[in-house]
Amino acid sequence: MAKPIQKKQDTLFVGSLEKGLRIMSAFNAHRTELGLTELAEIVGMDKSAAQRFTNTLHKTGYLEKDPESRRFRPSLKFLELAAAYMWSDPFVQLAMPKLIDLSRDLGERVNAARPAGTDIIYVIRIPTQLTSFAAMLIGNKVQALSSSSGRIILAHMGEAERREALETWPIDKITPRTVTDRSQIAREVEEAAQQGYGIAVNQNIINEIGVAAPVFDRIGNVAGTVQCSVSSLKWPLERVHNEIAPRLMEVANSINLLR
Amino acid sequence: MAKPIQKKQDTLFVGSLEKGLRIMSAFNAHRTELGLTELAEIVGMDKSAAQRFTNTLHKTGYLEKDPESRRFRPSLKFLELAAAYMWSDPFVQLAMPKLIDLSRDLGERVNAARPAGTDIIYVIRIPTQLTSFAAMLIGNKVQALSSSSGRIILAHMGEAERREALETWPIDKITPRTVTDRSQIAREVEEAAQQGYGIAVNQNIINEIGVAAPVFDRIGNVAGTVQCSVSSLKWPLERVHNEIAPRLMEVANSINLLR
DNA sequence: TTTTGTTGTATTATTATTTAATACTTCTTA
DNA sequence: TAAGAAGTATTAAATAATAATACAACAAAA
Repeated sequence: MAKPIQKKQDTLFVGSLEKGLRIMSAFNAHRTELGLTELAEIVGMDKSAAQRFTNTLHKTGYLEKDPESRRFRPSLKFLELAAAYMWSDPFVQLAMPKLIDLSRDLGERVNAARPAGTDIIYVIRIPTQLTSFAAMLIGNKVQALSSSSGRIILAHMGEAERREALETWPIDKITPRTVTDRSQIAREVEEAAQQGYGIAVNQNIINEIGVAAPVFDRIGNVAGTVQCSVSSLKWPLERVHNEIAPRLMEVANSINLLR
Repeated sequence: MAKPIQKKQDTLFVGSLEKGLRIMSAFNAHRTELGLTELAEIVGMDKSAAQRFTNTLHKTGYLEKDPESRRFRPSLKFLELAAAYMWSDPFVQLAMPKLIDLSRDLGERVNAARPAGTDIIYVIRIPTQLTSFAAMLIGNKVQALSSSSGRIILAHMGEAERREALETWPIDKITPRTVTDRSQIAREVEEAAQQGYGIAVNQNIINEIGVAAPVFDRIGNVAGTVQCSVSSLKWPLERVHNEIAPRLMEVANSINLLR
């Protein structure tokens, strides 16, 4: 406790910045508003440190502070950073107009996602139907193994990498129907590989079917996915395969990431 | 140059964090990818400093680095921060489902925005039609005086504050039709005050009409707006007033920010 | 109301961490 | 092929961050 576990023997590493970022990323779906002591515990700092970093983030406008409760929450500057990301991502730029068209054609929720470690992160969402708030959020993470996008991403990995992922990546049970049997998921991925698109039924929301087609970068990796989420009450699986999947593939293929 | 202009005689202020944030916010619509030297110039640091901060941001995963060009760009972590903001903002949570419904009813682009200094920032976008990329972006800023949202926000300010805003807030000419005459904008704001909603025609995109209705917080300030953007080629101004504005007001009024 | 505990704020001596100068390497382009 | 620009690595110096502690404000309980 007295000694830091291991020094970052890197003179180019600014520890203070990393700690500040840790404070920022302490906020999430379940931690929307945090007090000083609470925050200190979460990020593993003493109160003094948390105090200095929250103070700095507040002064610079990244954290709002409720004068009553003296608790902190993210400010709109968090969103400005998101816009900066969007401008920098060619996949987002290319996919956006095509997804809007697709959404109009299908009348269903259409999304784009990108791989991020063991998760996928949604980068575009075109909500047309009411669903959970999480399902409308840009920047939302979902575990890869339980999502249509994740499954088609795995399907295009190298053999070793895929095995590794199938064996070690996390699978939390999100709905009662979330598949946690890894060999079952392996079969789903295999099927995705053959079909050319991924499917996930009841994995994150019950009565929801997700379909995802891959977009490749110039070296043949899956750079992202074009995805559609529909209600299984409205869409029998048959029709999803016949009507939605081909459209998604078409759109995905039309997105060429030159660089 | 040798001496910093004024020291931050605040022992609770962590300068290193602030500098790191400056690097992050150097990225925007026009600066999507930056090299070390370039970045150093933009944020006003020497190369050494920029080197240490970019290195830290890279190691912590906030900046991607192209191994070829050695240039930096924002990573998906920027988007995760956005999701954290969304969860923390009750206005977003309440408005989201209502805007989706509204979007389906109108079949037009519906948005929500929040005031941010002399700008407004879009926090929700439901794109249904193709437009400029910027008009689909969450986190995008628009100068208040040229937007329907900004105008209805001004309309509900105190007298002194409004005058100040009308006299000093920036007005860049975005389109050839952007109104830069401040007394003209004052009239638009006056009209917004009487109607209960703001209008902006051709201000940010030509052939675009924006309409915005206010959502109030518990102390009567405009916490945000519910907004709709339509093509003036499709919607005569008359119909915007008669058909869209009332629907927006209705939705805005149904959003009650308890806290 | 008083007491007790919890959370947030302010101050300061100590020193670890950041800093900026400089030299080195790699890449670009003329 | 050479010159210039951009990125990388190293280091000595001291600034700026640290963490301990005391103080204040608030909330809950007696």
